[in-house]
Amino acid sequence: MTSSARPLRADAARNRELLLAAAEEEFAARGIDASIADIADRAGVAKATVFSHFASKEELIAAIVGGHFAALTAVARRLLATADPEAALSEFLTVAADGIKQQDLTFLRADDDSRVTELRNDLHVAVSALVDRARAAGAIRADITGTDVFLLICAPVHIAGCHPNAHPDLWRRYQAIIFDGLRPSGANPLPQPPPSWP
Amino acid sequence: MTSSARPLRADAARNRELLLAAAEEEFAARGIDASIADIADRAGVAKATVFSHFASKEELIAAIVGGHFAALTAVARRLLATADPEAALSEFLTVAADGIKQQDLTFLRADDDSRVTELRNDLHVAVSALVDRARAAGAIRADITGTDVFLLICAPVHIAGCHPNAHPDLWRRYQAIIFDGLRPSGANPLPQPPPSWP
DNA sequence: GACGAAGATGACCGGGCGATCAAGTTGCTA
DNA sequence: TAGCAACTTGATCGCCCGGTCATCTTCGTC
Repeated sequence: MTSSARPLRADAARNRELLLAAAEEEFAARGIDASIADIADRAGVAKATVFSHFASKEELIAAIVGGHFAALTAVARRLLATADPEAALSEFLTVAADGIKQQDLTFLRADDDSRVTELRNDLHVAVSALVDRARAAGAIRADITGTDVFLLICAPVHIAGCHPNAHPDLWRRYQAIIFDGLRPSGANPLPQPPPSWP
Repeated sequence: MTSSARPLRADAARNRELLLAAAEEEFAARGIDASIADIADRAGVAKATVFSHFASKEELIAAIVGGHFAALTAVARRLLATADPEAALSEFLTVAADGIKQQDLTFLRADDDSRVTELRNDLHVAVSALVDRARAAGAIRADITGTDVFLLICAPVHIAGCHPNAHPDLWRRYQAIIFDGLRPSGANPLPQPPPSWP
């Protein structure tokens, strides 16, 4: 991801990937409070190794979140080149939700100033383009902005997560409901103006 | 709330209310990880006093969450007696979101078996009644259940919370969008069946 | 106003956490 | 294959948290 100046040694590069994967799984399972010790155990390395790759826990989280942002941005840009604007937006929201299903990690911790903010802004731009195109095609109502959709990305997963015994695909139901709310047909005026960004 | 056998001493009752209020504020400000020490400080009592009123942190949280559930249930029941079914449902969602604006505390920690589960089920029943009436009146689409709306309660606040500099009333915008998605006009078939409860 | 019980308090404990560091090990290069 | 830098590691630190307890204070009652 980050093409740093010096190439990483072979074992170090392998451990770094192992750590990122383990951290992703552990954060998905235990939430943001997953301990560095557990992550190191899962990766099969010592705890101190984690801190030799990431200066702090926050930096580790930033690396994961940044990766998510970058991956989603790539998806959005690819979909921008497809034919059907409505299908493209719908597909993006589906891919995003499916990827985020693990944890809301993605959005909550993005407020600390860093490279992550830039990656988040990149995603915001890409999503806005997708939304502008869908709006121009009449697929979504006129008063919906890219920022609106950006904020709505993780809503379906969160909603389904409120259910104590949710089916793994329940979020698709709420995504469909929200998407219906975004469509022009039967749209009522909104009580609040669209949010600015950021 | 809990009409226990022995009446509380005057100072104890006052401290209990002080503690509940302080805990609510502290949890709202710092999230579920707010410390007992900070709560005690805010209430102006010693840390040990907290544990003389609530056996554990979980029990304190349960008391707060239970209070929210009970209050919302009362609101739902009252609205069930009003004239307009659509306005009643809309009003309920507004009141609920406005009250929850502080923290999602309400739903996340309700899975531990206790009296809270019962209060949550009471709320579920009351909301379902409100939804059934709105559906019968044609205000919402036929494939939406009480459980759906129950899960959707805290969505608007969560969505607005993803914005780094959100206007305090931004959640109203997303509530309106979601409510439009619940309306019969322009409804598309849902990809997933409604969830059972619980 | 005196007395007993209900309650409040500060000191304290055990544990888990993020983070550090000197010492040991391993991969790369010449 | 020798040597060095890059990397890993176990031990350890300081901190904060939830929770406990003996002791002291305060409320309610006669």
